[in-house]
Amino acid sequence: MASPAGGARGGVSVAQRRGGSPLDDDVSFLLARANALSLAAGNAALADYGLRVRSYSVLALAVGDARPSQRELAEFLRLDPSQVVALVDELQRRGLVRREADPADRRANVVVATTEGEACFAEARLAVRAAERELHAELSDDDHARLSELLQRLAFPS
Amino acid sequence: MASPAGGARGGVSVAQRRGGSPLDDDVSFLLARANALSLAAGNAALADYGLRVRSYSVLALAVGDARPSQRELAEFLRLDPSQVVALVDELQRRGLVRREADPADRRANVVVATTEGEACFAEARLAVRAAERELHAELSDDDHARLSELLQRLAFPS
DNA sequence: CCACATAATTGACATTCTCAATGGAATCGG
DNA sequence: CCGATTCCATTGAGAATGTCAATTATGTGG
Repeated sequence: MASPAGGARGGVSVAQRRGGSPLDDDVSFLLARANALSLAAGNAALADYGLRVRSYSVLALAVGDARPSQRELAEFLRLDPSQVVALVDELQRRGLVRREADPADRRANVVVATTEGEACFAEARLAVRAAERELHAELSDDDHARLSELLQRLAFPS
Repeated sequence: MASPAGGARGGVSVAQRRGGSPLDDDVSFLLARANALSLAAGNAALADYGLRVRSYSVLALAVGDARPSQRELAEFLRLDPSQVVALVDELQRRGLVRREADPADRRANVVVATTEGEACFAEARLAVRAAERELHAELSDDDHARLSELLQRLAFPS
């Protein structure tokens, strides 16, 4: 696959001869491509646990003491509230999270992981971390930290 | 909208109290969120030109002398070949690109921008760049260059 | 109490992702 | 040259995701 048939140019790929392509240093494009790779790897790693990146993210936030409402989950994960309904429905159906009425606001549901959900997440997390390490093998620890810091500023503009 | 009612905790958002959340320093998650923001801004900026980030990317690669085949476009943009068919169909219908038979491989179509396509891209590009600058206002030029370099390594692993 | 904003939910619809199958063309091994 | 295999573009189907409007119950401010 590294050397396609596509003869005329002697197997030189677009990526290699993208000299004047306007997408070259386009952060948006690089973001999209890196995200696509990351998403694919993540979903593959999570398949064994019956999770996808989406449901894993919800579960991750339900673990711990943040006790997010569905609206907060939607905002944090950049999802439409209606998508959160479906994700929580599914996780709840599987017994991994439960909805608790927010005592301070009876409109809101707080999403909390069950004991089983915490256990599932702990396992899944290992798989995700391993996949991520492999995907980021090119980056040193320093690079990784720098990237994380820069992305944080992009992902959570003040 | 910036200050939700969400009462009990005094307007403290999940993002602010995500102390122990396992997604905190998760590059994959940050990548997804930053990409979602970037995608939304890009599509908004391109709406005036009847383009979306997807079609804009294809057009960008069709401009210039790379002369990519559809398969190469798919690989570069991380799309399924069947998606490229639809994207090129649409751009071709609007007269922005054309398919040319690759003289070296009669199976392959090379996608090239028309004069009109080049003009449309030139305008659209300005809008995209402006939106991107605004979105990345938090980053200095150095930060931007560093981020670009790091993402390049993630997006195009060797 | 009233007018208005908000949280979760439902439903509809468009876009995107992923996969399998097909026809025409190239490549490789004999 | 021939057959087997691989590859490109295309079609079609089904799942996942994104976006939007409307509804119900609840909170907030006047």
